[in-house]
Amino acid sequence: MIARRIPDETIKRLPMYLRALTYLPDSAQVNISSEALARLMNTNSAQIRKDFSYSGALGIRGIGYNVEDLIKQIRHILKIDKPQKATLVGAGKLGTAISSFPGFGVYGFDIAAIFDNSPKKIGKKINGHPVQSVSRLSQIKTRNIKLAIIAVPPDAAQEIADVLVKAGVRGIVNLSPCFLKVPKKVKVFTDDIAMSLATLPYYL
Amino acid sequence: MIARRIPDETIKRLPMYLRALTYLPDSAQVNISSEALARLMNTNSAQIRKDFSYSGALGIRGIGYNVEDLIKQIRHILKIDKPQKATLVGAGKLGTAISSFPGFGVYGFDIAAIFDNSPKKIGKKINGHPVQSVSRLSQIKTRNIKLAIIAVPPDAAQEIADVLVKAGVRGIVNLSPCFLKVPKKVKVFTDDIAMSLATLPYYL
DNA sequence: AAAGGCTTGTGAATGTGAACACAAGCACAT
DNA sequence: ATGTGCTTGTGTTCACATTCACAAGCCTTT
Repeated sequence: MIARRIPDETIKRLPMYLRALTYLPDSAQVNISSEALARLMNTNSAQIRKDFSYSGALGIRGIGYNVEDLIKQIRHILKIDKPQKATLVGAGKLGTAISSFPGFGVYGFDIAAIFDNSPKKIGKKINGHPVQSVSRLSQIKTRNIKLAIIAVPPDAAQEIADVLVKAGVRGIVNLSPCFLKVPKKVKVFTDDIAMSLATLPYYL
Repeated sequence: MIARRIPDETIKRLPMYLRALTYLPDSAQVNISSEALARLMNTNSAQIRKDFSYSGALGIRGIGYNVEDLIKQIRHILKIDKPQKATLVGAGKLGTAISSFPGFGVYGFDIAAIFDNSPKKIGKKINGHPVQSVSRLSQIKTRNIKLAIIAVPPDAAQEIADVLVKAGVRGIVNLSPCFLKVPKKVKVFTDDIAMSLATLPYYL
């Protein structure tokens, strides 16, 4: 519970710990050592201990960490201990794939609204959520949605981002291969699959 | 052309530079200064100059960098100056979305084969490529495919990775939310969209 | 041919994160 | 109670990355 500043790199790893702990091979396991967790995640135990130490002393020497406590603590730090509403903009192939992504549950996310600009898609349901016209995007302001996923073509992404910001969105995952201009208070993660692929040949 | 060791962080950024330079607002632009490029990419010019300096002196003082030369040089360093063949495993929603992704062209990638295990999908074509049975995955060895994208459910991912490695694949982009065990010589990037989203609430 | 105005390239300084290695501490067995 | 064995927590060291700031250098103009 000590309020030390947690390094950005640690924050990036917390969701990974959460995932690993949630899907432990032995689901009945009560405790886990940093060493065992490291083996599961292909990391080293020192890093894990350092990362966990930022949130206070959670482990028990000689035993390890209590899995349940650890999960709770990580969720708390990431502020995902309460369900988070997010909106998805773009119901194309990628958007549809995203909306049915099983991973969101682990992190307590709830895709609360889906938008698209294609008349063909508006009104249809995708994974239980009705697709609405982007012209109605600003309504999310009244619904207190702070997170958004942008899955539209690159030339439309900036326009969408502007509307989202105006509607009070504070965090954006941008799946479009482009750079978004947003105010400093808004956090953007751009996630371009082609880009990961592009670095691989260098290491061959 | 000086063969200095290039930092990993710089390598990660090179594809971004490539993207920015390829889609420059003014497509007729011959030269660009580090300052102008920084504004486009929301970075700072010092970093750009440092990054470019690792590949030798490319710029002209007082003028900036020649866009065309820069693109060539970055492609050369990343070893994507010749088209790279890649295979996609998993023709579900995400796989289908990926295969039609426009971004790959910029980096000279060619999705040379698609595999899936669903009888419904095998034989059908996705974006011009026939979907083949995963049982035939090992054939990629004879086709000299060194890169792969894994877009299958998490419980099948490790198995696929094993086959890929055995078939000579050396670089993998893993879109499945799981940790893959591979030999050291194989490079894996795991790209979990939910994970980017999970770090956002912390910064709200 | 010299001056002026930009922009690069890069040492040096600073900041940040990873790895090491071991003392401290807990649980369990005796 | 005491000892043993295992694992945490962390001070320290080392490695890597970013930022600063300015001399060096090229082009254009006069």
